[in-house]
Amino acid sequence: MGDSSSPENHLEGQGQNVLEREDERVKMRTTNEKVIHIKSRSDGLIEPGQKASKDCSAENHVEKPSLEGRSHMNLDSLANGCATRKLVNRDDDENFVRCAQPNSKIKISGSPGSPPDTIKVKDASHFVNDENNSGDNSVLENSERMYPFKKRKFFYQTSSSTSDSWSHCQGIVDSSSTRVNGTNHGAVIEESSSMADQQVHPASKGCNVKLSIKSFKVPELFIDIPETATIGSLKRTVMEAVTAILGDELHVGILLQGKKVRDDSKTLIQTGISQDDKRHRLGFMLEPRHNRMSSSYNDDPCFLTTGSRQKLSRQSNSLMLQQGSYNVSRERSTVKIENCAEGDLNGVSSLGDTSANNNNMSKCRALVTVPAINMDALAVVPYRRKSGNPDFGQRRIRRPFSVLEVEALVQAVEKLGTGRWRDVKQRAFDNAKHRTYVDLKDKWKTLVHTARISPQQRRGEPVPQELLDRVLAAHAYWSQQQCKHQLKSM
DNA sequence: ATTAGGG
DNA sequence: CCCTAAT
Repeated sequence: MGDSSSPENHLEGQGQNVLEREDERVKMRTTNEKVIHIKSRSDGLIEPGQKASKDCSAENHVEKPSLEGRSHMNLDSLANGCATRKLVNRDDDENFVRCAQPNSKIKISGSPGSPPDTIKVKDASHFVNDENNSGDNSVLENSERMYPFKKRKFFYQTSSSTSDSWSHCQGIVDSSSTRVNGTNHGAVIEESSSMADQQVHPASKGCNVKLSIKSFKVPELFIDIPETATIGSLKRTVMEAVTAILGDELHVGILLQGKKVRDDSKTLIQTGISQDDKRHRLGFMLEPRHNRMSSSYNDDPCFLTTGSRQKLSRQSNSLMLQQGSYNVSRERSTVKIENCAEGDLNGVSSLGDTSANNNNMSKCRALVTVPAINMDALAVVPYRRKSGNPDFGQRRIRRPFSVLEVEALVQAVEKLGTGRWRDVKQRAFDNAKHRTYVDLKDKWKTLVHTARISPQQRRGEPVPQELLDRVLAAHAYWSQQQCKHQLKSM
């Protein structure tokens, strides 16, 4: 029983043609995160200058555990030969949310040495890891952050740390944007660049136009809800409307001086987006993939601005951030939630019941009316629980395990086995609040699966084959143990 | 609260 | 990751 399988060889060449699906995945991520932001957002917003919630700590020591020479892993090596690795994580959950909070701003920009983290050093192996493996950056190269997808930056603000001279904030609703753009523009875009290159291919790598999208705003959101509805249901309805919009596969639309730029093959320079562009000329909008709307504004990015439009179906709605749409059309028993801020031309003045709230809300530009409404009036509503749960049961944001985390997990499991996730958690992820033992268990499950499939089929940041080998070995070993115990008890 | 698995 | 059933 002692000896496990034969020594594995380190297969080189990790499949890396994973980029294909990235696009798709990114979209999905967008959806989720969008929702999250909207929900959790407070008033502050991430400013471009916030450079990333870089983790300051970053004092990662990664020492090679003594288990390296595991050419023939056996019971002992599994159980004892490993030093303990512990992930010390200082941040807690909602990292993104934090970023959106005023205070965090200060914190984030703080000095790199301030983290109150505890760096636990144990024996020969230890390492610090902060949740979004920002620590990885300085240690491992194969982090998912390395993918050349700009998009990603929008989603993983925290990742654009180390080398980025600028960072994006996700498309969250911004509340202070108005100030920046005195006009009714919802988009706050800054661009600076040094263009000179005029290549024809969009993929050309010349000078870069740096764009910093401060926030995506949702001009209007129409909610149809009976006056007798409760605040709770309104809340939920808004949430559903929002998620319905965001939920569809979104794509980004580019607006230049109000006109939608359709030709995706044109280069920025060709399109007229260059260094000398004054901000505000460029706009972005998020829109459903399928514009199956009945009316004519289908094509017109400004449809939201046009007062002529009648009613928008949820799906037809586009979230855009350039045009400010300030309409006053409101139907009876229709609570119109205006998100445009100050510049609000309309007087979403009086409303039935929820009027009070709305007024307050009118201060918040952006669709984020949700949190506002969310105040205190929370009632039990007999609605179905779709996307907008009664409870804020938001799906947690995705947090891909970093290689460092995987290693920690593997090591813990090697020692503890696969049936003690609680202990594994405590042992290796005690400080990673966002990693629950269930998460670890799930991760192990996927790791085992990953280890079994061909490298080409793997996705995400490639996990070193060495680790995968250990996963299989440990899995095999502990599975065996489990069987034995079962047989014994029988 | 944990564990184990399916979704 | 989420959700659940069973501990």
